[in-house]
Amino acid sequence: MAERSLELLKGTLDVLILKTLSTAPMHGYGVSRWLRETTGEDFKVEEGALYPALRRLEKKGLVESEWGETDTGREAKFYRLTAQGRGALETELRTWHRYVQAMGKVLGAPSRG
Amino acid sequence: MAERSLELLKGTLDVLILKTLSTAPMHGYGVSRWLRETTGEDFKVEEGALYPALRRLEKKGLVESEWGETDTGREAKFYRLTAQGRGALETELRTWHRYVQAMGKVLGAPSRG
DNA sequence: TCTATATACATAAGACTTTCAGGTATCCTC
DNA sequence: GAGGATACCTGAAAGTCTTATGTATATAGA
Repeated sequence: MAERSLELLKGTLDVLILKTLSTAPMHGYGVSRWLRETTGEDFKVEEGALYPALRRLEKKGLVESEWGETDTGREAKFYRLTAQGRGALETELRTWHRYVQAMGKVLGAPSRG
Repeated sequence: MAERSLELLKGTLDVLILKTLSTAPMHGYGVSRWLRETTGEDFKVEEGALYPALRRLEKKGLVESEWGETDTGREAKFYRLTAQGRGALETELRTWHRYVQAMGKVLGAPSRG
């Protein structure tokens, strides 16, 4: 049976979006779908988190957007990474790995009893 | 040169505290010090996050506290894991690992260009 | 034709956790 | 006596998330 999807840890959505857009330019709904499919339903990004996050990233200059048409002929806003966004992705990737390592030091410590 | 310490991802402090207390009962300041030392300064837990978190966990029945005296004869509130807290730790540990795996699926995807 | 689901965007209210800043007090060292 | 470490606590502000709601079109099935 399927396990419940995971609640996002506040602060990880940005790197998820940046990475997603580094695989290809995409519209918001597409980002959401790609994340859901790539993680086997573990990450179901809520729209109330996704769209504000995309605006946030655009305001910071990490992504840029343009209205266009999807394969199926629907209106959608397409996002792509900027050069600055690629840099930010690298930085955030390193930070995430460092975070995982730090967590590992703690969670790997021997428990008593 | 030392890198800046990491900002906590909202939602990870509880498991850090539970794990810390699973190594030994400890007072709040001790938890903070243990985390800082164990992670080589990567996690410097702010007191404004730590003490409310300990109260939160106590309210949930995951830890229990008792005033006592430190080795150096100072007053301090000692916390220890309850049975329920050990269970919660196991659950949160699994959730964390699942989260890391999901992140890995995303961040490991090939970037284009 | 009607209905449900998927696509595609957006915002608002509320909950929650964190950072930052401030406060109290004791003890030890210089 | 000044500074730093120890030990607790709180409040304001910032920020991100979940949930709920709203708009609109397209498609598939009954």
